[in-house]
Amino acid sequence: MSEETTPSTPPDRRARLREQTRREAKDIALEQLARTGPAGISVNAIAKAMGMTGPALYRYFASRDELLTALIADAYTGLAAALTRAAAQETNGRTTPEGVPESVRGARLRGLAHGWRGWAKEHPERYLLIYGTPVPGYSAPEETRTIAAGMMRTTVSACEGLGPAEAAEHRALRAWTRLHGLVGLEVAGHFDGMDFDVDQLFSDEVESLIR
Amino acid sequence: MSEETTPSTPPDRRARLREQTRREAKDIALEQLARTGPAGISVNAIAKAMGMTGPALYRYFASRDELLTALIADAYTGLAAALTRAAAQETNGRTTPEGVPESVRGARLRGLAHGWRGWAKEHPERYLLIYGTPVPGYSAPEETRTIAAGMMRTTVSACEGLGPAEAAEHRALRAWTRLHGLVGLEVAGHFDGMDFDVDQLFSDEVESLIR
DNA sequence: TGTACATCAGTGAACGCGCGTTCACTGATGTAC
DNA sequence: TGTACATCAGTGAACGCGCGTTCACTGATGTAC
Repeated sequence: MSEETTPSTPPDRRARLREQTRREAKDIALEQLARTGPAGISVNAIAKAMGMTGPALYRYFASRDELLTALIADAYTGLAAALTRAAAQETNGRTTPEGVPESVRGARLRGLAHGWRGWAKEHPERYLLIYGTPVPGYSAPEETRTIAAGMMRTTVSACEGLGPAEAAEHRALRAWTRLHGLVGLEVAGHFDGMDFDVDQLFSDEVESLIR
Repeated sequence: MSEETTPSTPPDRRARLREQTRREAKDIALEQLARTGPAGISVNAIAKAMGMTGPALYRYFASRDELLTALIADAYTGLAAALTRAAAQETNGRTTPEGVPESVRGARLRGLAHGWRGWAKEHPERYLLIYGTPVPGYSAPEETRTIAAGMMRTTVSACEGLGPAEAAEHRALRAWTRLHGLVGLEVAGHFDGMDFDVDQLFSDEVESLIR
């Protein structure tokens, strides 16, 4: 997890190495995903990129499917973590267009929104793994459903106390669809070659959610 | 195109049959796409489903890539056509929530919006072919860029005269992202198992674009 | 500290499979006189 | 209308390839006494 806290009871050693190797494999899988698309994720190719032979990877993943599932689950936890973090620390020191200092109205939602977009742009393949074309046959392992629900709760709570008389749930749904609308198109490259200010459009959308 | 207008000069005959076969192949490819994902689109499998052998398809498509490109181009033209049609005939006889008769304010944009969602739900694979995870290596044939630009123009013109003092272009961009946000999530199945009224949310979003 | 045994990581050969694509071919359909 | 020739649609065999996965194996690492 972090530094060498204790030399740690030896039994963990191997487990830790295992986890490291799994991580490496998944990272390479993500690169492959970015370069060749979901179809191009191949056990043999990943192994080769790690400098080992194909069958070796079967010590770490039961099958190609398990690998893919792990990738998806990771993407969900990653995004969820980014959201809670972002919502918690708000938009660190930024100010609203009107000059009003943060941590007043909608600060948490603003933070969440920028966290969302930031994470998506940092990990486009991961984002598309969640919100792109669904891989047929993968009906989202229970785990992801749970995480997705958690993200929804985070969003709802970031929406609380915003509107008068309007349910936070409704606002949260709107936030979800509007954020994804912009971010999804951006990440998939649909804005490429169009000349308009994406940042500006995004800010406007975010403010539209608070107003 | 339509009925037996004339027995038509024989030279076309073959060309027409060819076009029919191409169509059939593409339709089957779309089914395969829906069932097994973009990776599952296989020349051999398509041919088999049509009752012929693999190599026969090479009379109709130079390669698997050309087939895929044709599929994408078709999707774009399909959506573009649906949009212009929908924007033109507005939302046929519907009334706004406030009971104001259509073909007044925002009727064309409302029409376009419902056309958008309608087409997407009717052809989810096609929609995801355009707006889902980009197939790496396919940097959108020039044709699609042109069609995309056309769709944008349709949207802009449906936005004209709506806001005071706000550029129609800006409104159109917002329409694009908001519509895709909702429709993209819906088509990818992210609303499954959540209980809220999608139609309602969509209507709200559409009205938000006009107001 | 040293030895004996169990656990694990990684190899290399092998499997069956479906893929995209080529090629030489047979038959049917259309064209020219 | 009949014959001779060109065009095209579709077949079947064959290619090389990379895939996921299994299996029996070697060698290193850790554990127990």
